[in-house]
This record gives sequence, C-alpha cells and structure tokens, in this order.
Amino acid sequence: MVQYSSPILDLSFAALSDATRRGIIDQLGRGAASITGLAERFQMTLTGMKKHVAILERAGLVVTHKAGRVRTCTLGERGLAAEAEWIEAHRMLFEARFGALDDIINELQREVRDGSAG
Amino acid sequence: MVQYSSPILDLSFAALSDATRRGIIDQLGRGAASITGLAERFQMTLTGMKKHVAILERAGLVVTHKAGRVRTCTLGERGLAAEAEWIEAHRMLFEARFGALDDIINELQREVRDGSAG
DNA sequence: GGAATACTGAACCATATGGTTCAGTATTAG
DNA sequence: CTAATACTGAACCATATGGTTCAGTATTCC
Repeated sequence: MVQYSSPILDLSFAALSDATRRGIIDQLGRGAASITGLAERFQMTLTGMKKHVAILERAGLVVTHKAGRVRTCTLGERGLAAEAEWIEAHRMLFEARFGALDDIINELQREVRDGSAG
Repeated sequence: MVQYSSPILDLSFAALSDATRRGIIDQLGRGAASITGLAERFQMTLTGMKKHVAILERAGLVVTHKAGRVRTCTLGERGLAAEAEWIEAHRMLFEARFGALDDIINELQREVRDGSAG
C-alpha cells in the first residue's frame, strides 16, 4: 500500500475548496474581522459563518481570539507554504509529463500492448 | 453580496483534498495507468478507484481515454496553473499581514500608552 | 462460442458540508 | 437590573464523499 497521508493538506485543500472560505481569506487579508462582520459581508447567518471559520481554523489558515463578546478572526501564521510546496512540486510533474512524452508512450505501449489503433 | 465563485478552484481544491487522489496524481506523473493498475496500487476496489478518477477528471486534473477494455489515465493538460496562481497571490496576503505586524503593534502600543478615548 | 478481463452502474452505508432555525449564554451599555 | 449584542450549540435538511458489494456489459483470448 502507498501512504500519501497529510492531514494538513487534506484539511487545507478542503478548506480552500469553497468560494466563501476563499473569500474570507481574501477579506482577512485586508484586516481582522468579527464573525458578525464576515456574516454580513457574505450574507449568511452567524451560525453558518462560524462553521466556515471553524473549518478554516481547523486547517490552520485562520486564527481566532475571543475578547468579551467578540471573536476576532485573523489569518493564521502558518500561511500557505505547505500548499504552495505541493502545488509547485506537482506543477513540474505535469510539465515533465509533456516533456517526457516519448517515455510515456513507450510505457503505454508496454502496458497496453494491444496495438489498438482507433 | 460578494461573489468569489470559481468552479475550477472549487473542484480542483476539493479534488486535491484527498490523500489518495494526490497519490494518483503523483503516480500519473510517473506514467499513465489503468483503473485496475491504480486500484491495485492504492488497495481499493475498481469502483472506488473509478470514483476518485472521476473526481480528478471533473476537476480537469486527469484525462482518461478508453481503448478496448482498458481506460488509461494521464495527467490533464490544464496543469495546476490556476491553483498555483491563487495560492501565490494569497501567500503574499498572509505575509503582508505579518510584515505589517510591527506597524500594527506599534500603533496599538501607542494607543494604549496614550490612553486613547478616555 | 465460451471464459477471463476491465470496466461500469446501481444501491447501500457512514460521515462531512453547507446551510438553516431556534434556543440558549455571556458581555456590554444604559 | 434590563436590554441589546455577539456568539454558541443542538437539531434539522439536502447533497457530496469515500468506500463497499453485486450485477451487469464490452473486449480480448483461446
């Protein structure tokens, strides 16, 4: 079996797969915000927004701090380094695939070896 | 309301949020593979593997071609450009936050020290 | 033709999202 | 103390994942 487990990437790519959450990151890049502020900006109930923030927080992309009644959300310190690293490494894979097309064709012919033409 | 919709990023970040699917991309970077080949390598039923491949395909990350009985999977030509672009743009946001942190802290300390707004 | 191979689809199950409402709790303002 | 504000948690609903099994269909091999 092959193990490619990476809880951080699992959680953070999942967190980034929603447009609202990408918008929240965008917004927090312009300054800290409360749950209420984010909920208003994204036209959503407080409860709904809190769930999004919880998902971002679990992924380490957002940090929150409650002072009095107000929970303030900011971008996490972790940043997007792990995600960028994976993406960049695999961009090269994608590009290498088109560079190394001959090898791939050979591999294909060896594996399939059915001479299927059309 | 704010619109941050981007079906491509939705689908591809979601596709990348699973370790098995990241492994499949890894594997396809080393050469094309059949559903059966991938299913064996990742210890999974054909049906299960086909679902993963379908999710990668829907995101444009993988392309498949059926010749005879065999469906061959390869990396999609689209690559990871859109994902890389989003990540890089927002890495800067994250870093800008912490670059500006000194300023923010100074500002806060100044306000506290001066006892702003009695 | 008949059997093995490779995939496919439907159905099922458990869990997670993405959202809601409703009923609280804690904090701040008067 | 009272009231408003800001959040929180439980419960609910629909849909998507992540996996399975079981029953096909299409191809290839003998």
